[in-house]
Amino acid sequence: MTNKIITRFAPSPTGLLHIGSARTALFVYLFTRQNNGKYILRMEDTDKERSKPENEKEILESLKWLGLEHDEFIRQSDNLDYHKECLKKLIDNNLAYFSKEEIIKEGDRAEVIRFRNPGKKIAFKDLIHGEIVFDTTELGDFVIAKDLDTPIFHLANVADDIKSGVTHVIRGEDHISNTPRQILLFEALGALTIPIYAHIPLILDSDRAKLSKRKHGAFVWISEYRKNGYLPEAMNNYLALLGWSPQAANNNEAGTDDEILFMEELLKRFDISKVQKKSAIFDLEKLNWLNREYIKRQPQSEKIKELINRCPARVRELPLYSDDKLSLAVPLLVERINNYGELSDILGRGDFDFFFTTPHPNKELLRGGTFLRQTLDLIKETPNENFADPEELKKTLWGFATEKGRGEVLWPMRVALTGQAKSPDPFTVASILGKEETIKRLTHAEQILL
RNA sequence: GGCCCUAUCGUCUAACGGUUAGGACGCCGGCUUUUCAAGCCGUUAAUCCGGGUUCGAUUCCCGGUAGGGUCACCA
Repeated sequence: MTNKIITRFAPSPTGLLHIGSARTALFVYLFTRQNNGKYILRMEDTDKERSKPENEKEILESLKWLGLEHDEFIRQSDNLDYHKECLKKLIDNNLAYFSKEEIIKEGDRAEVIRFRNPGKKIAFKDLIHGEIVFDTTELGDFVIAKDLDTPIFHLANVADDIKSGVTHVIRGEDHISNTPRQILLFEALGALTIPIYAHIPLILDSDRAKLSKRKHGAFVWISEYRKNGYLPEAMNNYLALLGWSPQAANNNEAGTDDEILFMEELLKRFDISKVQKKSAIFDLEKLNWLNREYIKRQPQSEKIKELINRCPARVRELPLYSDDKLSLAVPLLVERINNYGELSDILGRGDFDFFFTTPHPNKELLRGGTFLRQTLDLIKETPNENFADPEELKKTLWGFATEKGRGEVLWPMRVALTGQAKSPDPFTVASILGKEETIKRLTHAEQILL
């Protein structure tokens, strides 16, 4: 016998990967890797009607995206023979029995298999909650299978854990009340050891209700964050912070106030026994903040790639569009977004069209443009190479602008270049546009004022 | 309703029984900036209530209240 730690994450392909489940998966992953254990991903697909292969695919993809790689993959349905064996054993030992039933709803069977509940007190230690005691008498003889070939949740779940030698069951708190009857089954099946439990609190919405699809749309599924251009690292980081804190020194020196923690750091600092007992409210603002921090830390080339991929066709068709020019605008765009999905919004809205098409600023917005002429002259005298760097460009005009009043000089210049009341600064814009286009636009603005 | 779990700023959270109750996000304010965004600095804000135990409770115990979970031939 080994004492290797074996864990499992057991999603059901009746739905996609919920944000709360993803956090559970993350905690399972962290705990297992910290202990050099084996992490089994088990698809709980015994509900044939509601399990969908496309859901399974999506769950797998989401987990992969998050980087939570498993060591072993099984489907609950692969263990059907073993489930049957367990059921027979229980029946042979008079620990379960076929029971005649009243048909209450559609799909009910006239006969099911019930567990003969010994009706006793069950106590178990939970890594997060401490000792929990239940009196199982009130549970009665619960159903464990529809027939020998159709086990349901409790039986299948316990049988699989026994078969895989699972040592630690880490799952959502909604399973806490399932635990006593599952322990009863472990005992009835003669399991050598019963796993150690850790029940992770739930994730709630701002109304303290369970994060539900009905109220929050697709934003309860991990795949949606992926689609919207959140980074998996940010997602993991945020999920880890929800219910656990790096401030809690797991022994003495692992504590830190720093909340931006890559997987490597999480692995070093995470401590499952320090996970909060209380359910946490999901806070998109903080996720957004973290995501921005992670975007900032990405290499420029990654940002450019995302940007080019997400640039709407309409923008690509603008007369002055080029991938190179879009790349130059990356820093400007990236500081305005929480996630890459917003990039398409910003570009789609036309906020940055001025880079790719000549604007026609209205007279009003140009505010008289008193110094446009002189600005234009200074621009014309500026050597081409100064346009490569906004700071250099700024030097050539700053003195003049300061002398005449910065607002007086710079506002009309910026409007001439962008046509907008709000935009990035004129030097950065001019630098991206280049000398020729800058001159063209300033000249154009002058004509408008005439 | 029964059973179970939980309770520190708006939110996420820290605090061997002794701290001016700390940090982060957001909010608000200021600085910087021609505008916007970003950046920098700062402010505001919490121990659910009532009893114990103790020299001393955020911390331990009990009760209340509130919130959540669960009571399927789903998982």
